[in-house]
Amino acid sequence: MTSPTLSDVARAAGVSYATADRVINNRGNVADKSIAKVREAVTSLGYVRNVAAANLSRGRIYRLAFLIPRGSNAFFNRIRQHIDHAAAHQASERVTAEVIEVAAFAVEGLQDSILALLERDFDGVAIVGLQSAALEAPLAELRAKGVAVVGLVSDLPHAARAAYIGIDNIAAGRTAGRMVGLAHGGQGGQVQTFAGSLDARDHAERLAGFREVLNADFPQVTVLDPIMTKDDAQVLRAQTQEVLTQQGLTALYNVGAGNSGLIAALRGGQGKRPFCVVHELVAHSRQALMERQIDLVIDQRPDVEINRAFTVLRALIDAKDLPPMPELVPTIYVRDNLPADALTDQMKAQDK
Amino acid sequence: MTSPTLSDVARAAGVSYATADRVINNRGNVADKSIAKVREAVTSLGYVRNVAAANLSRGRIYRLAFLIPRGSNAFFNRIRQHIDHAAAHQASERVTAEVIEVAAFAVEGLQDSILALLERDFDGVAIVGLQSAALEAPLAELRAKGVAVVGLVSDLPHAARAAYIGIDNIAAGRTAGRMVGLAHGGQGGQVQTFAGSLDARDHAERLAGFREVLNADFPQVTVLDPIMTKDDAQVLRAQTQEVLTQQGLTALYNVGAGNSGLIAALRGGQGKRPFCVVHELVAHSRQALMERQIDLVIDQRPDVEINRAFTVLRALIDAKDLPPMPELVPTIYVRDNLPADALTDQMKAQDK
DNA sequence: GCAAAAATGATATACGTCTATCAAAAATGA
DNA sequence: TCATTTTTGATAGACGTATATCATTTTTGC
Repeated sequence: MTSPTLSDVARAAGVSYATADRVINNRGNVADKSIAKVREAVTSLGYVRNVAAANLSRGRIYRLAFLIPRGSNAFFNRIRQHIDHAAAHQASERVTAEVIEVAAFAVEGLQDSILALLERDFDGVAIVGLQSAALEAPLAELRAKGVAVVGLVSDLPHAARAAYIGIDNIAAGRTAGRMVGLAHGGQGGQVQTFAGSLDARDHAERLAGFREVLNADFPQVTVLDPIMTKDDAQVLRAQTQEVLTQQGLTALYNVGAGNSGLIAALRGGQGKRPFCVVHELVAHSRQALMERQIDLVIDQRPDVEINRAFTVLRALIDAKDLPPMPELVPTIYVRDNLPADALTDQMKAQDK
Repeated sequence: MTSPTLSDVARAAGVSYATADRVINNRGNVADKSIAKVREAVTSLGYVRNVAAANLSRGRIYRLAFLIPRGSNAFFNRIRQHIDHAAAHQASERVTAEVIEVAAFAVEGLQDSILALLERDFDGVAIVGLQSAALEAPLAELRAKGVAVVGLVSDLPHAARAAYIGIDNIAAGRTAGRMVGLAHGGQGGQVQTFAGSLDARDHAERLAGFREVLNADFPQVTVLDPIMTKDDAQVLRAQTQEVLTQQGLTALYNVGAGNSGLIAALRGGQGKRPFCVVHELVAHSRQALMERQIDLVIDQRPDVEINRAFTVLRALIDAKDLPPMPELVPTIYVRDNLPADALTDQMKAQDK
């Protein structure tokens, strides 16, 4: 009934514990014949290393760092909350996670923060990245030190990280496009788009995906060039108000942040409003969905992303393969399939 | 740098290891004063029990069972795959999961299977349930033995289980309704619905949610009474073919299974087809989405559900609180936000 | 102030793996 | 065959917790 130990394996293979251990942890200096015998015993007994014992013995701890843009952006606040929450629950497995705030979207700031990591003893790092060659050298140094590096939400240069944990932003834009197209029910229309900046790769990708689908599958719907907002709620509010006076506008799509401004403008509007799609489910977008100021939220499920980041980093550090995890996919929320937790998160945040 | 042990706590609290242990594992017979001292030391040192060491010492193993309907239903095949996959990856944490197949949707069969569980030594059981009072007695016996019981995908009588792991089917129906409504773009229309049987609670709930939203928010869209299909692909195929000849039909919604028949009928059709929504992303619904025979799939993410089932059962067995987990929410798939894994699962299944 | 009860301390063993050490045996090469 | 190298065996301590035992100290009630 009880599972076999390495001693059982050694006995079954007819070798000493020491030899079995040499095989299991491939320490070398073992005859091929012995290796074969041990391997055989492992499979026939169904031996699986007890990681609890192994970690205990090794004294393994996982010191993780998360590099997250500074600022009061609702989305990254949510990310930070999830990191703390996940870390608290993994403390009993000797996992610590430190959130390090970096200047938002600035290559030099990020570069400095990465260099600063070299002075610290981290085992793994998740970075909200930028596509800049300037990051390659410091990241290479980090990895040379044996630190596991993954990109989070926004990718790093490919060669510089072991994995990217985030959604495919082209797919996210395509999804938004599909929904806007469908909502036209075969009729024509005009969509006003908004973006923070097209230098932001994710914004550009979303917009490209959005256009792709509408041009190909809903040619009767015109996509207007994006209004640039710098993700500033004030700008969005003003621009939305202006745009709402236009004739023939059937939909709005904001690929970036600053939605509270967009929502405020919509709340003030009268008559039939255009079909509205935004990104990221946070307190205000959730509320706007409930109150019918907007129709759809495309969310990247930061909670799932954070869980995944922890799991991937630990797997990288242990050099083992990945356990089953939910796929990361742009998630479509309407007012009818909202998760319960965002509400409670919100209430918790208010309590503090 | 290294985390404090219980010995450290004892020293800091000025008590012996034995007393600290008595407090931590509340074994009783400890003076309030000592309890306070230990608690204080715990918080001031930030002591967290090392579960690796604890589990090792306890020799804890988790013997889990999953009661899943027998048959070659694509959805439950997918569930079974995910269970095996998850179990394989948790073997190193002394978790074993056995899938026990039961007669599909038969109360007596399920009852017998639950009684059979009593003879076995399981620590936790996840059951694809039915709402029947006849299950209450055997489940009460199971729980009296100290077995953790959760409902999976389809709930058990409330008092008989510790948790339900599955989506809210009313929300799922509402979500489908919202999407169908949106797709009409303000125009009128008629939706033909299909259901396996209204005795199946999930089917009835989905249909009710669907109606709710369309009646309230899209009154210009008429919901036709459901055609009963027994979840049989043959029936669905025939009925769909017939229905497609009707004038004025703008949408189809199947709350149940048997979608391969529906898809086959649509594939044969010509001209503009109605807007089509089905449940559960499996090989054929995925393909139909790609090939544009259908527009939307509402999925309950069985992979997430299975992960959650494992986590919840382990937490129940350990009597500790739940770690962070993604919420279960009806997920909307269009052809643009499909996850990658369904494809690879499919290919893997073909390899075998 | 005394007996009984309650609380505490000291300590030992076990869980399964990792790591290291030293001696002994077997294989290899000339 | 002998010296050298390679492989094997035996064993012991450490990781942090759980659990148990027994002796000792402190508290309680009267």
